[in-house]
Amino acid sequence: MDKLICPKFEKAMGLLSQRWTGLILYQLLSGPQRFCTIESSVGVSGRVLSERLKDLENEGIIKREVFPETPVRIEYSLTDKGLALEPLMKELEKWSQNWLEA
Amino acid sequence: MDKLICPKFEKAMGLLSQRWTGLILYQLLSGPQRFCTIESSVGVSGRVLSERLKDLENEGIIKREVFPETPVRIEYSLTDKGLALEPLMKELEKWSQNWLEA
DNA sequence: TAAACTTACTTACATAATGTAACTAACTAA
DNA sequence: TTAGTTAGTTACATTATGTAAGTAAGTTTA
Repeated sequence: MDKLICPKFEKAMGLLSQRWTGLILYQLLSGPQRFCTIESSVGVSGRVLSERLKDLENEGIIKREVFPETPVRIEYSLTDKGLALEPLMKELEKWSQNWLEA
Repeated sequence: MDKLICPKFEKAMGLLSQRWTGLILYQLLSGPQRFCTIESSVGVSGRVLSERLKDLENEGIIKREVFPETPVRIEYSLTDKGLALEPLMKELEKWSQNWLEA
């Protein structure tokens, strides 16, 4: 009777169910951003943000680029795989506007 | 510089970011179901399932109905608010099919 | 020259969330 | 009377997260 749910779907939901991951990806939809920007706009601690960014990079959903300026600039951005989440995010925007109160 | 994200969107993402919540709702898209069915198909423990169902009921996303049969049957089903998540779930299905490996 | 500043982290520790397994309530069947 | 059912709850161990301080590499300031 177990496991009727598609493993790929389960994995996808598992990714988004990690606390902060969804908001981090949503934030990156508006363009490449650096660590401290994500940290303050999303409201996630550096400790967890660091963990999430590594996971997302390992999943191929975001990429990390180093610009050796002064001080060093490191930008995180969505890969094609990450950008492909946009329609889903738009649906969540719609749902939240239609069904949630402020 | 903080908090550029819409509070409604944040709340919606907060709901789906609770572990198991997304899968529970996805499972209920296929129709009303009882506690033990959700428990085994989703793979969540009774302890957490109980907690999630209460939260979702409080949010008006699911409803709980008691049928005084023998033994008692209790069914959980989506409200209109819950059903409205279907397009989002379809997008996640698509994404997972297109971008994830088994 | 040394103290202070910047970003991008990491570490240590406390608290909160989840997993596991046993237990309860209400009722029926054997 | 004993056992079985569903729908939970409880106690306790483990894991995840929050908080705050610390680190590394480099630059600017005093």
